[in-house]
Parts: sequence; C-alpha cells; structure tokens
Amino acid sequence: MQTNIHDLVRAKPKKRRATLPVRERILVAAGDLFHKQGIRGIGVEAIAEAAQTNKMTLYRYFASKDELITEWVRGIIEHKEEEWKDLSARHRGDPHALLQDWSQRAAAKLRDMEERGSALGNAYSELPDPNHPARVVIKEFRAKEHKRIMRLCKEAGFQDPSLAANLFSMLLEGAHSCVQCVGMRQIGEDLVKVVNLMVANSRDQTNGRL
Amino acid sequence: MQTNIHDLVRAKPKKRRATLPVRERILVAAGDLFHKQGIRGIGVEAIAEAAQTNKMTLYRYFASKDELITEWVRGIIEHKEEEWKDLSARHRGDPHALLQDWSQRAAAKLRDMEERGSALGNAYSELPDPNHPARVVIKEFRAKEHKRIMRLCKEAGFQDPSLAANLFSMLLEGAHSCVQCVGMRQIGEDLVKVVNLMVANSRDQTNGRL
DNA sequence: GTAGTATGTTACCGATCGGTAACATCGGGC
DNA sequence: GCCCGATGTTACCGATCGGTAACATACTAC
Repeated sequence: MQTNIHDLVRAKPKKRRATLPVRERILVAAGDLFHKQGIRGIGVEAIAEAAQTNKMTLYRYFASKDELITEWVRGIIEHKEEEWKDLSARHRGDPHALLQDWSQRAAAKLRDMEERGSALGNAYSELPDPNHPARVVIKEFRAKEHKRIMRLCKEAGFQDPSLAANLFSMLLEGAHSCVQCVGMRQIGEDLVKVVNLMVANSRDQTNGRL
Repeated sequence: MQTNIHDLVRAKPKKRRATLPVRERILVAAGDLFHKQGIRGIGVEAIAEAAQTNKMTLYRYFASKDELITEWVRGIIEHKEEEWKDLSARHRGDPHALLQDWSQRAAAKLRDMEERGSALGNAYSELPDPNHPARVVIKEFRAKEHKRIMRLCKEAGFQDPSLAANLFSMLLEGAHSCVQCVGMRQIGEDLVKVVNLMVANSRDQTNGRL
C-alpha cells in the first residue's frame, strides 16, 4: 500500500493522546467512573476504554481491580494530605484561622459537587468487607484526620476539645450527605457560619460555651 | 416405603419455620444482608436461602431485585415515619422537648450500630443511577424529613431556622459517618450535648446566638 | 536496519448473577 | 376422597465481569 496524504494526516494524532502517562490516565478515568457510576457499577473494560487504552494494559499496571480501587483511594487521600500541609503551613500558630480556612475550602468543594457526595464516603459504603485494602486505608485516614482536628481544637483553646472535634467531624461528613437533600451552596455557607461561630466562641474567653 | 419413627420425627419441623409470612421473612433477610454485605454484594439466591425459602418464591413476591430493594427501603422509611408520629404526638406543642428527645433516640440508635453506618445512606451510595426507584424514594424522604426539621426549628423560635435545620441535618447525617472513626457512644452523647446547647440557646431569648 | 520494550487486539475462561420454565410437593378447604 | 393454591426443586438461559494467553503492532535507541 502506498503512502498517501491521508496517512500523513492520520499519522499525527497517534501519540497525541498521551497528555498523561498511561497509568495516570487509567487512574483518572477510574476515579471519574468510580465516582459517577459506583465502584461495583463499572467494569475494568469500560475504565480502560475511558482511559484510551485497553484491559490488558490496565492489568499490566494494576494486579487486580481491587488494587486499582485502592490506588485510586490512596491518590485521593494523598491529595487531601497535601492540602492539610498547605493549610497548616499557611496558618502556622493560628489554629482559629486554620479552622476557618478549612471550612471555607470545604464549602468551596461542596459548591461544585454535583449530586453524588463524597468519593471516600461512597467507597466506604460500597466496600463492606472489613478486610478490603481500600476500606482499611480509608479507615486509617479518617482516624488520622480526626486526631488532627482534635489536636487543632486543643490548640485553639476549646473548652471541650473532644466535643468540638467530634462536632467538626460530624458537620463536615454530614455536609457531604446533606448536599443531596438541601442545596449545596446553602450547606456550604452554613458550614462556614457555624465554624465561625464556634471559633468566635472559643476566642471569647468570657464565654466558653462550646 | 413404610412409615417409620424417623419420618414422624422429621415431619414436625415442616411448618414450624413460619414465624413470619414468607414475604416478611424475605424482607427481613434481605434487609439484614443488604445492610451487612451491601446491596450489590449479595445475590437473590442467598437472600432467599436466609429467608428459609428459595429464589422462585422470592420472585413470586417481588418482580425483580430492584423491586425488593425498593420495598426494603420503603419499609425502613415507613418505620422512621411512625417514629416521627410517635415523637410529635408525645411532645405536641413543645418543639424544644421534641428536638431533644429526637437527638436522644438518634444517640441510642448510634450506640448499637456496629461498624456499618446508616442503611439508607449506604443504599444511596450503592445506587448511583438517579432513576433507580429506591434512590428516588430515599431522596423524597430526605427532603420531607428536612422540611419537617425546618418547620420544627421555626416553631422552636430559632433566630435563623434555616441554619438551625441544616445544622441538625448535618449533625445527624454526620454522626452516622463518624461512627466509623470515632467511638459510637461518644458521638451519640456529643450529638445530644450540642442539640441541648442549641435548644437552650433558642430558649434563652436574650441570646439568640444560633 | 535491528532489537527490545511498551502497548494494542482478539479470543477466551470460569464464575457469578438475575431471572424463568417446568414440574413436584404439600396443605387446607370442600 | 379431591382439588387448588402456595411453596419447593431443579435445571437452565443469557449477560456480565474479572482476569489471562497469545500474538500483533508501534516506538525508541542503538
């Protein structure tokens, strides 16, 4: 077969797809589909296709679907960890400001969250097996995160830091669920409001209400 | 074949199993397994077996697995509705007491909730299809429940009833999630504490902080 | 060029699962 | 006794899915 103009034209977009390396593309596509369709609601073949590759290549990077799930979860957690680092670097020595900024960022995330709540929360619900590696990872992260908030509440001088920390955790997690029955903008704003109130309360030493 | 003593002995437990009518047994077994193993993690055959019947009979009562799921969800909601009726009958004209009782009951439920949070929340996560009847039913219920709380907050004289209602919803939903990273006893008690605080605040007219 | 590595393609396997058909059995009411 | 409705049993179908094998192709480096 002779080389003609069409071949030259078609030849271009060959390597063009590689905006990201394969592994990353798979993780991104998997994350997107896991989140939208549910972990058990999407097959590896569809994920590979969405990542512009195929099942075989997927299995060259991930030993199993469960491992793919776990790596995806790890990625989300890693991202959250980095955000914590940024947050604590930005407000070093000022736990009140940190908490407020934290709630504002959460509200911002709530704002552009369409219908299907928290990825980690959903994953946790979808993986009831207590030995599933992804579930274990999520559980550890949640415990860690809660300790972090607890420490922050102590630094912030809350009268009952344990209560305050549990409250913050409840509010944040609850906001993700309530997005589904209340508007997301409202929920985000209310989260910020109440955090501001609590912080103001803890600052005002004459009235340690919370 | 002759009738012998063994046949007589075996004959007894035949109808003995009917503690509940078949349909109820199926719903109970399905609920148990859906909750423990996840909706997509359990098959209809296993459900039928747990209900001490078989797949064929299950399909004589429920047209499909989806219908079984939906009926199960409806049952849970019905139960919650009745509890609301009881609650509002018991505290007619006293929204503050109602809210406090409500939080106490929620705390009690949190106390004997082992590991796997709210059934409706999990179901919602497991059924991403926005057209799934069970999902629709849950969504409607949540909206209804939130309106109920909102009305209650107005009656209770909260300065910002919308904020208060969103807060209550967030706290309750969040408590179900946080059960997984904090102890359940603690979460329940803290939920009660903060509801009491908010109610006290709304009663104290000189300080409408929330 | 050639060799080697990463990726694509196809076909397949075994298991599971939702759902159905056909037939057997049982139990209660007449 | 008989009949009839409810339930049990078995076998099966078609689809989906996770995972693998074998082979073909493309790209890079030398």
